[in-house]
Amino acid sequence: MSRYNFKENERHWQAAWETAGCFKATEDSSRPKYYVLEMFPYPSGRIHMGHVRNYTLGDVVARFRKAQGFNVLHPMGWDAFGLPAENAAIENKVPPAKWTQENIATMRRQLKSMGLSYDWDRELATCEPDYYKHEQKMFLDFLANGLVYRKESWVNWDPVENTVLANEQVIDGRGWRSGAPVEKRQLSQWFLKITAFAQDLLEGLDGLKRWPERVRIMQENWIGRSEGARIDFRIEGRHDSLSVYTTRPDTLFGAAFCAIAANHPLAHELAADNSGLADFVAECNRMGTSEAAIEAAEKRGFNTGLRAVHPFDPSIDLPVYVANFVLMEYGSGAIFGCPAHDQRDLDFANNYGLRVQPVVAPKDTDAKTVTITDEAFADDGILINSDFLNGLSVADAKAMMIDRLEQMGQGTRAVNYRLRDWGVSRQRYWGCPIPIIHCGDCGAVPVPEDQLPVELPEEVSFDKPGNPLDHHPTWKHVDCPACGKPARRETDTFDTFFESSWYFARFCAAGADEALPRAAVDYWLPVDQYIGGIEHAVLHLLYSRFFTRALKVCGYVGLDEPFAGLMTQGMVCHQTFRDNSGKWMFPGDVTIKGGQARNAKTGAPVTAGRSEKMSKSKRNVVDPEAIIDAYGADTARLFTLSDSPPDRDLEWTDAGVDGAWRYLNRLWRAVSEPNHPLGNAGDAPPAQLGHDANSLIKAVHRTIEGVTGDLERFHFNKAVARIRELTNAAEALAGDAPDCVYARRFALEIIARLIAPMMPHLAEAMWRELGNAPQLIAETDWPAADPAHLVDDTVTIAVQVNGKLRGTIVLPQDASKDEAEGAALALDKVQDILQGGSPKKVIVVPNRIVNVVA
RNA sequence: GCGGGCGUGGUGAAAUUGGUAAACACAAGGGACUUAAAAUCCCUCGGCCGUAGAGCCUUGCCGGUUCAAGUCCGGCCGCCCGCACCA
Repeated sequence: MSRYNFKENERHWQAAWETAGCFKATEDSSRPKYYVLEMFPYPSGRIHMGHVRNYTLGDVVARFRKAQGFNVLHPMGWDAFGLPAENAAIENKVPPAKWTQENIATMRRQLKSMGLSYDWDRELATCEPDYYKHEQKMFLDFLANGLVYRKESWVNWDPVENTVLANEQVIDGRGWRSGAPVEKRQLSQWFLKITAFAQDLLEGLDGLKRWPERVRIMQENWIGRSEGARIDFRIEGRHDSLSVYTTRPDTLFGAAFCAIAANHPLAHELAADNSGLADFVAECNRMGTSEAAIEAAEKRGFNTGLRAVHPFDPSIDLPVYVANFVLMEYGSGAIFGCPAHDQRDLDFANNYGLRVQPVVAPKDTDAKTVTITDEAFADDGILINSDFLNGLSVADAKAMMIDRLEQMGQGTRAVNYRLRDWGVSRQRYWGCPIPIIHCGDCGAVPVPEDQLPVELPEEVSFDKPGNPLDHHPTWKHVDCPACGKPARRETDTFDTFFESSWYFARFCAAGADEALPRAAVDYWLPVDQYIGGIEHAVLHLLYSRFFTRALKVCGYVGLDEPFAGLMTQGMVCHQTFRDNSGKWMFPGDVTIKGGQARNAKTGAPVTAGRSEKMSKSKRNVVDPEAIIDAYGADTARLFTLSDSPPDRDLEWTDAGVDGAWRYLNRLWRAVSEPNHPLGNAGDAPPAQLGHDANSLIKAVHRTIEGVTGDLERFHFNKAVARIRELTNAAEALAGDAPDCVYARRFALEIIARLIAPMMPHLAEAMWRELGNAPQLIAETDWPAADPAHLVDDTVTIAVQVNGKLRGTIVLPQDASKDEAEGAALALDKVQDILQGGSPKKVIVVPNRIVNVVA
């Protein structure tokens, strides 16, 4: 009994595909195109199981679509800028560029060992000037088109990474990578006007039918559209007015105060002459933004002494506070507080003894009895104590209030978004330089096009903390392109999400002189199927949608939505182990015998914990290269596909890998050492087919049909199950008669072709063993099911009595209702239950079920 | 708090529009082959009723609709994820 030699086969077939140029993509308007893309990796050093899963999923789609006749584009590249390279430089004294290039070389080799069907000619790395020079130009085009601005603003500062973070990169008040609590700092930053597309980005989600609903909802929430009103309050003794945003203009008669954010311009103005207020503002800025800090923080305010004038009832006293719970970044940074109908306002009012006047009564409640104590009433109801609004519903009252305010010129209908502009400046070295020169006279001057790219200097020092570009002795000193006087280069670099916001478009013509040649981009885009982790639901995926729109404005592309289809894959998990000192242990250092986990070397007992996402910190990782060395790429690929649906978490187990390995060898033996003869390639079908051979052939066609549907819907685990089922059926067919020989060969050839997207090397080996060399499966069309074989002559029908299964009957396909009823009633069991009586009712669903109601 | 998802054997999971629950595997147990082991092959494998049957129960829990509910509706319970002082 021989084992499949995966090492030799995988090397051989990878070379064969390369020689044949199977995966080279070229534009061809005569064929439908299909662009499959997996989120490109950061070259961190080595691939992990998450990569293996991601790229296997993409490869199945790519190979399947290619076999179906699509002109497939399936590229791979490197998201190569980022902080880890700088950290490596600091720790190991390796230049970031060298570190990155070495990692890319390792990971490229690892990916190639997986047998992925990439067009490697299109490989790109975002840290190459040939790549980032184009985005410097894009940035300048955005600037020229009013999509970029520079602003001094309060920003999220990550004290560990020593850089600014975008709002999307702050998770629960902490840096998305460092995990350090984010601080507020005031800095001059470049912003991309993503908010200009807020409504368009929101509406565009409706068209993304092949995106997971979950992701669409997350983006919808992130954009956070709300409808309400902007209301201007006159302030006693001042000429300017205070503009507030509210979603509840209906509650205006219940107003008890106005409050502004600590960073509101009015607060700064007043704080200049008021040290108490200045202290309060400073305290607010120190306050943490994490969930815990917010929950612990009391609703506090500082009474400015100003009075706002109620637009309809001057007798309502509205003191103006600076309050710690009002955000400058949302709405206008100012609110009116209605304590009866907003919990925060109520907490605040209770702290400061402000009036609590209910203006909305719950339906079916006597208006006189409505009292508010500790819990604000925020639901729908009927307006009370509100002059011209009394008796209206909340919705009607909102509309009427806004109409009245507009008539008076004291307010307008307003839509507000939670989304804020994307700050792209990062105070780091290993990123794309922002192509701007700061001149004392001319301000921020774009680097002239003929001086692009602004390349990163290679000789930099990481001895000092902070940005090496800023410390560089010469790099930043240049003359102003406008006036020629000494000036200073921008030393910030782009957020690395800038690079990943357009790489998918660059793949259409990687290496071209032009950034995005329109013919190629128009042919290949949008990406038909994008595959990656859910963690980018509102990061990369939102930025890319915006970026594509901005590129369209500048004439680079002709479409809005870059990704027509999206699949988000689940995590790869593994059991965790700790030794008796509580230290995490690698699975490879643990053996399990008789249910007891032990240290493989010392034999000391080990505590087995729950399964969690593979992570270096918990050491519950399995190195893909070790698996590929021991079992081959096909086994690893099959295992990641066969146990769980792609969007669910995958539990990595040694037993599961063994199972995949056993199946692979079983298939190999089925063609290399068959128990029964298999005939020769191209043998004509026998004139007569016996029953067994015929039913195997039918099963083959059913499997083709089923697997094709499964792959189209990404039900890869089901596709594998079906192919295994067919394998079982093929092996069960004994007999050396010509019809059996023919049916077995037919089944095995189809199995090889159906399994090829999952286990491409084995499939080629089987195909050759079956005598089909030199043809490659990679260049063979997807098998088609013959509809004539999909219907059976007979069908098994379930027979129920009162909804409980009592037996089955076998009838000709499409037998009449009467036939089915007669056959069902004739069953002994049915007769026993009826005991000679006649049924009350018989329901017949043709070809499916008969239910006898006794 | 708001939004979304999930709950099926010992485990991962299947179950087109409501129509034979548990396909396909993993693990476990038993057997064959073997001097032995590995590999391979075969059998059993949701639960209960002592053996047994036209048996009963079973898709988180309770109820409803229906000839028929894992699937639809209402109400609970539990777990997971996203957002969160967003006015």
